[in-house]
Amino acid sequence: MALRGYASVKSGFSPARALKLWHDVALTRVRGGIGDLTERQMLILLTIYLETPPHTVRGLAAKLGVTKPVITRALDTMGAMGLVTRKRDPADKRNVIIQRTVDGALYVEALAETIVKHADDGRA
Amino acid sequence: MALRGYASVKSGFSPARALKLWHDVALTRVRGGIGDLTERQMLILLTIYLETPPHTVRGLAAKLGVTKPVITRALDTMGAMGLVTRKRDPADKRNVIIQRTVDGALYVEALAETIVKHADDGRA
DNA sequence: CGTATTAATTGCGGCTCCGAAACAAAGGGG
DNA sequence: CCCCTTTGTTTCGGAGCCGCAATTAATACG
Repeated sequence: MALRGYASVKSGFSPARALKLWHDVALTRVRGGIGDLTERQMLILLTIYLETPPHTVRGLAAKLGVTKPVITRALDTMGAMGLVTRKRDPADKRNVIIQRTVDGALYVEALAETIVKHADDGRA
Repeated sequence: MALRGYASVKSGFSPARALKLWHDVALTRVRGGIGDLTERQMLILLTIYLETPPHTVRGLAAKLGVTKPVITRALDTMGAMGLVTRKRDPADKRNVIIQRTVDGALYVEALAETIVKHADDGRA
């Protein structure tokens, strides 16, 4: 089979191609000076934009396995960048609801495009 | 045909799946406490392990679009982690040759496995 | 009511990173 | 041999993130 067990299994994604994808996307982001977000912050942002609302500080902290201050400060930073917004829950004013923004959606969409584009590279 | 333009084109990689992949990998790394490397550092490490040697500080800085101190410091950090090694070029002692290590190879390999594993998730 | 519990934020000390510039070491040319 | 260029490192000042612990605000409950 000469395929070494990859490329024909499920995803057609060999380790070598996976690493090249990671490298290419990182290169695009670093060269573009878009690398402002920590891996944690990126994780938080993606969770907000991928999973179904509502999102709270407590919920995100538990789901991602980090402490609450990490979430709070990440929201500060990303809020200043315009990527997310905070709102107090009217029902229970202790809770903070994290909301998406247009700029945040654009940011996430741009990341997705970068990934897809490089995932196609070197493909037939 | 009902595939919405994706999934059958080149990579079978829709934007949604690309984002989920990024999210899942980041989650694995953050939860595992392996998120020690900056995006820049990760880029440097992958370049060292993917592109053909020899690698120099100057070469990496030019290729990745960052300043030389960034490379020097990243090598300090990753050197302390045992992921790379430095050696002076015997031919031209101004140059520093960056070399791979067993631990570095294992680290990169583990990342590749994580990516491939999550790329397969949700796949048929 | 008054106290305990829960949610989120903030203060503090420590660590790392960054960019620009200064610095040391090595090579090349006249 | 001296000077200029190249390579990499270090210094300096500034900024950000982290974890832990204390704090503020709101709710639940006896």
